[in-house]
Amino acid sequence: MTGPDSSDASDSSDVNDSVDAVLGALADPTRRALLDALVARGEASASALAGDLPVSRQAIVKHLGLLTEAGLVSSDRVGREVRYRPRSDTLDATAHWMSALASEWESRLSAIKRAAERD
Amino acid sequence: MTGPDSSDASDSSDVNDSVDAVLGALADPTRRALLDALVARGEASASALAGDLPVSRQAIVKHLGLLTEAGLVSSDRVGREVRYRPRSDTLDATAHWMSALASEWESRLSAIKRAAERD
DNA sequence: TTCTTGTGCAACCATTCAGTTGCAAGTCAG
DNA sequence: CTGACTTGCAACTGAATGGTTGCACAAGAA
Repeated sequence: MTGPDSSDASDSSDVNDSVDAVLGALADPTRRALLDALVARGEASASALAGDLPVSRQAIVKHLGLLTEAGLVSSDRVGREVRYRPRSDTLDATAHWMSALASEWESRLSAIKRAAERD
Repeated sequence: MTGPDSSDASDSSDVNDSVDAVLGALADPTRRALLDALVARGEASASALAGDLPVSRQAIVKHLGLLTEAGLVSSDRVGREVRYRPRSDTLDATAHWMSALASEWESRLSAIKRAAERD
């Protein structure tokens, strides 16, 4: 368990680590397509997802491993197959982080611009 | 100009391309640190930024090229030096995109779960 | 002009990474 | 038990990438 006790944006050690993984995972187009397929199905095995994308099952498994480590999907095994399921909360948390970062940029930049104009 | 006319989540050709570049740019820790340094300065040249990070100036230039292509920084040349400046709007647009994606996931997943429970 | 500083270009190296194939092992149905 | 199907592990290849060094060129300062 990653334990994403989201509260405010004061801590940057745990969050930054998670953000790193999420951004890295989301940066790959194949991985985004895979997530798309998984969201469309709601729940699916690696073999089933391999039928949706033009890559081998092993590639899918690797991507799912990365996505799991990033907290974007969760898996649990049913019988002989492993069901993967997307996690929207991690994506939501990352979206919040990015939005907060954008706000911080804006405030800092406007402050700098204001200081420059006063000079 | 990329023309990021953000409205809803129905278009996926222009936006997805921009998002791909932004996520790819933000995925690298060095690049994020570079952006951090640039935001702290508000405006800086590649050589100045090279003093902030433990990498060579050439690496900085490469990163700035990527960030420029992603729309996260803009540059304009002053005399013999090139001033780089962060663009908060692109980051903000990407944050919005990600937030919308998270919402879409949630709604689709809850719909699927509801359908499964009714069955 | 001469010196210094900053940029631009290019070659090069090492690592990471996406993707493949092959094979062993577990699990359900007949 | 036997056969069909799915996961898991490992080795390998090719391309992308982060980073370096070296050198040539432009622009301000002495």
